[in-house]
Amino acid sequence: MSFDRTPLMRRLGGAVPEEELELFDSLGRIGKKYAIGHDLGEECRADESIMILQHGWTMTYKILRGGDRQVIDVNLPGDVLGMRQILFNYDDYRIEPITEVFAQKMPADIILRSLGKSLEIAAQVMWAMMSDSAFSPERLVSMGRREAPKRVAHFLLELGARLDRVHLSNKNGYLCPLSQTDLGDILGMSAVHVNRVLRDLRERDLLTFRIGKVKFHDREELNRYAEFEPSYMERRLH
Amino acid sequence: MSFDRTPLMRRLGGAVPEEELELFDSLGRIGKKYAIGHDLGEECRADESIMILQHGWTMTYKILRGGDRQVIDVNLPGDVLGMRQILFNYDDYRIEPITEVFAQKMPADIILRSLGKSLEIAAQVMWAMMSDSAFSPERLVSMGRREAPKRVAHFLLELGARLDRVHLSNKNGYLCPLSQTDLGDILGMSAVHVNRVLRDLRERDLLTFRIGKVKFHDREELNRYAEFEPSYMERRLH
DNA sequence: CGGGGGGTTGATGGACATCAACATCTGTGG
DNA sequence: CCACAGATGTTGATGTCCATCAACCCCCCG
Repeated sequence: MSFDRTPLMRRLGGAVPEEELELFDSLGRIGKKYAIGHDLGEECRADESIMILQHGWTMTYKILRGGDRQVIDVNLPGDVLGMRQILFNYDDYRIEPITEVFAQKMPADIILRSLGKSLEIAAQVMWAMMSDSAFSPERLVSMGRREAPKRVAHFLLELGARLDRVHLSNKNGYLCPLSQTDLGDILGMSAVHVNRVLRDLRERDLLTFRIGKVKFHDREELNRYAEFEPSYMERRLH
Repeated sequence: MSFDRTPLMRRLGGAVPEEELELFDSLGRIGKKYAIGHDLGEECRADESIMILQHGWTMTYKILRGGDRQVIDVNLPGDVLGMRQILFNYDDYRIEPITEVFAQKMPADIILRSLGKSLEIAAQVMWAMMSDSAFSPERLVSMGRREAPKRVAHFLLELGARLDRVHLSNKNGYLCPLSQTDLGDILGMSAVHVNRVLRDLRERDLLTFRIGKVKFHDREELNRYAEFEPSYMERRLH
């Protein structure tokens, strides 16, 4: 895999015939910068297009009546954004950059048409879209049945695995722009408790979360502790 | 819409050209019965096929190390099952009938190929697959940021809306084979607390949940109380 | 008749939220 | 260059929502 490729290509790479990959990727080479505060979902909805994140992170979230925020999805380079906003009426969901972001936009019907181009591409695109974290049932398992420390550990491991697919992570950790407040709104807990849980995990020498940096001390032990089984993120079918 | 149609056709009906609908639906007319205890997901995984539920309900769930169960998804007539099992390595997820179930099975590549048949079908199939409840971000919102009574109310309203799409619900309620224990494992709470919450909702004259039957007393008030906004389940894009 | 699944209610405890005070660090404008 | 405000992080005290444990109910079915 050469490195002038976009993150999406790095994710799709491998099984797809070379020309088709090039074709598909070339559809939206032209990208644009977006600043913190801009709602990417609104833009997708407005002109029925999707976006492919090239650089930077975004979060998809909803604000409840009482002011609480729930993050649905953390979007990483290579992720496909906006498909939900186009297919459904999610008016009150925002997709907002955490850092400055670079993304390419393309009309939704190009994606939908490309599904017909080849069976392989169809499977790949479906896979890319479904594998975004909101679609990961493990989030539901965590929220429903894992206590806070395991929930945090599991999520950070999952993020690591997702970043790994686009070569933005290594075995010891990764750069992570999330605040403790963000973490709380992702995992359904208060920022204060996130803080205590992180201290706990640090003192038990499992992982360190600090100023945009996640560091794993004992990954094996961590996997066991959080019941993290990375295999569920891998592709089957060919 | 005529009534000799399958639930999936009732969901897809409307925008799709008639011949294409017939063609698509005829692909898997042959169905089969499945009893409680049978793992449909295992069967899908084994021969790389998906299933379309025609009659009865199933649940997709995972058992954790400590024995806790988390239900990922309640599957209703018209839902597409098994796509996740085929695309990913979800070994430890089971799809099990709640009642006796009738489902049609079809090879996954027929579905994937059908995506190319027409833009409309592609959009429809994507929509059908993504709109299964595990893909509904509102579940995450509930688990993360709604207290138990609203969580229960919201879920039961959502179920009603989903059943409505296949004409299995009316304004006052619907038949529902779930136990209180199931409800707890769906929403991440103990069966005991589910019981108390249901009593509370009943005494406040909002809804009644009893022996396989859900009855709404004041749907408007309930929508407001649970912050349920049914529009997010509707299709956009044509 | 006995056993098992589901439901109901009370008592107790724990995990986590909330409130509050304070420390750091950042960028911004005077 | 300093002052200041705002975002983020840290820690303690207090309270509450909900889990857990336990006893008992009904009903169905073998």
